[in-house]
Amino acid sequence: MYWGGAMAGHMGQGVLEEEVWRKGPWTAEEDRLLVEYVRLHGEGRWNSVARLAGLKRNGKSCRLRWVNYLRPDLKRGQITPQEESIILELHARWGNRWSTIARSLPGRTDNEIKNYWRTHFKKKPKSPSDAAEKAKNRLLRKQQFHQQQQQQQSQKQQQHQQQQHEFNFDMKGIMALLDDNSHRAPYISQGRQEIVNTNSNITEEQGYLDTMLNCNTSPAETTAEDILWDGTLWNIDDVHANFSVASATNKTGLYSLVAPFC
DNA sequence: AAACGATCCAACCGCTCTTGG
DNA sequence: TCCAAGAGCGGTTGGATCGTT
Repeated sequence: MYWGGAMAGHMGQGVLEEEVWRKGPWTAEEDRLLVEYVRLHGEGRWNSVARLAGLKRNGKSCRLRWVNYLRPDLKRGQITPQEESIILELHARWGNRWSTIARSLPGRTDNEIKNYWRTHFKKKPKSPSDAAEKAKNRLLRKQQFHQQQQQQQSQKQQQHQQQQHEFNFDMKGIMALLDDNSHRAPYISQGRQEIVNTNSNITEEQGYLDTMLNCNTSPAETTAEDILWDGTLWNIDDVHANFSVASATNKTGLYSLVAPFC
């Protein structure tokens, strides 16, 4: 085995030497070693992977590299409007539970979603007009991007429609997930960092959907989300105003889904 | 063309949770 | 039951790139 020497050098118990782990950007060779190892032995036991593959990287670094970058099932490219809608909705539901959100977006990593959220929704805009303007511009750019893609893939139009269908199906699945007690999590409000009593008269689902729509919700339940949503582009009124320029998929994603609950 | 700010994204850090002995 | 190691998660950082002025 080519890693035998490295293995022997590390197998002794105790601290023979202070491990000096490599840090910083991964090289192509390191990637190759990691991919090769996982291909042969599978995921897991990351501290061993680091040693057995002959990498001077600690286990955490190896796992992170694999999960966020090397995994073959990763989906590359821009977050789609559909995915954005899902992220928004699930974040409203679960807060910063990125890994949980990521499970509803196959091929996307928690890190990716987290970065996307921080970039687009975390910061408070300087003013509401700025926010509206930026939202409009961003959505326009996105729309243009997707129009280009659709033109390039005109022959795949049917497939696109299939994707729309699948998206709607996904959303049904998500809503089903929300109904599933086994997946319930405490309703964590970012602003207050407190857990709302799940035994309150208003169910979590109702609270979630009400928050989504800014309707039929008492101030007590909306405070945290108001802080969050009022500070971003995604106050539902803004959504209504700005989505006149947004893609139809976004509209269906948000409105067709939640309208029946209002 | 240069400066500056915004955005993107890979990677690290510290903490918590899980699991096995 | 306790403890240590491994694994996973969320927060944060810093460099690269892009867009605007």
